[in-house]
Amino acid sequence: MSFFSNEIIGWYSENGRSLPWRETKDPYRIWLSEIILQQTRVSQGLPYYEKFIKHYPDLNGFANAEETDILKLWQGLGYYSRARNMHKCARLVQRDFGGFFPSTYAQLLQLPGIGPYTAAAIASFAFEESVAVVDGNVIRLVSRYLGIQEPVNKGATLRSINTYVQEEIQGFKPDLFNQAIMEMGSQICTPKLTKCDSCVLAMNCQAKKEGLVNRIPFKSTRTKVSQKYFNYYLSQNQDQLSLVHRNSKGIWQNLYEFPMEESVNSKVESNATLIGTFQHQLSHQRIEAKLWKVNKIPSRLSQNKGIFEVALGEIGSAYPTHQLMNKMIKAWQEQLTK
DNA sequence: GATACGTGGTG
DNA sequence: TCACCAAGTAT
Repeated sequence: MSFFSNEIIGWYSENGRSLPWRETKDPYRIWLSEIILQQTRVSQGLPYYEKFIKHYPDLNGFANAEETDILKLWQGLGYYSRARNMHKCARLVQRDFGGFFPSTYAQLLQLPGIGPYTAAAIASFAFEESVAVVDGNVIRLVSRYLGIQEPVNKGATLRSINTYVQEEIQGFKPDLFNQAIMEMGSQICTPKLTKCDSCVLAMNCQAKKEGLVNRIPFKSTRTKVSQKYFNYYLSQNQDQLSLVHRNSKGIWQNLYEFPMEESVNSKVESNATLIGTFQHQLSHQRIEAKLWKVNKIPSRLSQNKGIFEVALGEIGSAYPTHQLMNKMIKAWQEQLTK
């Protein structure tokens, strides 16, 4: 009888939140929710989940859509490779599996955008395979419970956590166990303001015993953010705006934006009017963007051949754009109306 | 194994 | 203002 597993499942049965993807066994819906929730809070992802289900209630509709339509719905969520990989994945499942997701962890792991966590989530939630999920919640909760002081962003530490939960899940309903351990991590064993007072594991928690709850999980230093300078050029003829498709590797791949040129330092243009300067913070870059109003897009831009014209309304309805673009358009529109 | 990849919320 | 982080994956 495992204290750990019995306690978390007992707690979850009483305290688990009701969320739409917990009310279904449909692999498509579970897959959709799991991709959306990667590195994303429930409150941020929930509206997107509802939106996608409304537009694409099943895998076939999703697979038959164009990638740009998927990206348009995804707009604003970030980590856009998730949307691109989902589209690849949907078409692959449609083509190679007759529109039905494969049912095992090993097969799911082969699909685009599905890594160890998501494969375990779909296999356990949709198909009752006894494979434990290891996400940020699990890492935090288990490292505290066991008092692991080694960096959790190390392979060896991760493997020991995985070994522990894979043993604990044995003999329990895998979907229940996995939901329970993640819910405990997100609602009780939180990163800050940890709710140890209402934790059913507290009496056996090593971090609590040693007063290390606020020190664990320990992470070795992360990479620092780089500063970048983007210059965007806004050219308007009649109601038509110049736009380009980002084909390059790197951020915002396959999204649309105004013609742009990067500079080494903050730029000063002489033949353009500055509409505004915008700070955009990413996890790994800090971008200072300047939006310049010009009569004609400078011919020196490398992307020159890819420029096309489109009405503002069309951008809003059909062209996926990143949040910096949305920010710039909004500021420009507000200037025009005053 | 380290790094790139978004966005918005929190203390 | 700023560091940290939220149901990770690909390369």
